[in-house]
Amino acid sequence: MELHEPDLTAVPVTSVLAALADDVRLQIVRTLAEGGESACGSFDFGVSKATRSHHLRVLREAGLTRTRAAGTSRLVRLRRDELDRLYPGLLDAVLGTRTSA
Amino acid sequence: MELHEPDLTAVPVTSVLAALADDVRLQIVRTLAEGGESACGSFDFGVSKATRSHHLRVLREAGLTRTRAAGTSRLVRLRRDELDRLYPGLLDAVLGTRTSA
DNA sequence: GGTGTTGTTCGATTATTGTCGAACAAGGGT
DNA sequence: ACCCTTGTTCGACAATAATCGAACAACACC
Repeated sequence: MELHEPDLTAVPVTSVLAALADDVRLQIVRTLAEGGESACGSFDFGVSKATRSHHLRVLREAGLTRTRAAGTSRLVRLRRDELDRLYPGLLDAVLGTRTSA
Repeated sequence: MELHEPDLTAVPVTSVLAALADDVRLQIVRTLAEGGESACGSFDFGVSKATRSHHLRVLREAGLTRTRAAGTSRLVRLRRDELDRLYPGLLDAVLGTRTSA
């Protein structure tokens, strides 16, 4: 299985923003920012596992997360350092906000 | 004509991000950030005026811009202060990047 | 080998969004 | 009054994207 984790500098800004511009994905990112590495299954935000898998793929392909296998699970983590380096202040600005206002 | 310029705190973060997650709109925002108040017609990024009008509406309704009439033109400006107050670092992070990499 | 758990992939469906031309509205000249 | 410029609005259409269930793959464990 190829993980397709792009070089962040090769991802258009608009793709990064689009990846963040969705409620489910933003909640995933929020969870990762607070809780660190988490299993895919731990993100239960009222969508099916197919949909969840889809959102995790969008995040990964936008360069926001990295994924590694761990037994039958997969652990996902935020690429915080890289993101902060390339877009300083972005994550802080986006995450420092209430869930949906 | 009602301008529909919402209170920024009433706009979901995802809507702000979605408004920025488009090439044409990002170019408009970039232009406004550098050039200050500009007429709608000055944004010629290869789309029809109908499309341009649409994008300016999206930006306005996401709370990113304000518009005022000036004769037959309309002048648009970034709501920079408010944006920087509510999402400190967001605009800097997003705009401090090459056009599309 | 069989069973259960965890994810991914494959259509299919639906909703959203970008795009355009054409029609319309509001102003400013002359 | 007439015309030109500047924008907006109205369908319509095409492209994207979100969502789901079902089928599949990989692994662990008994």
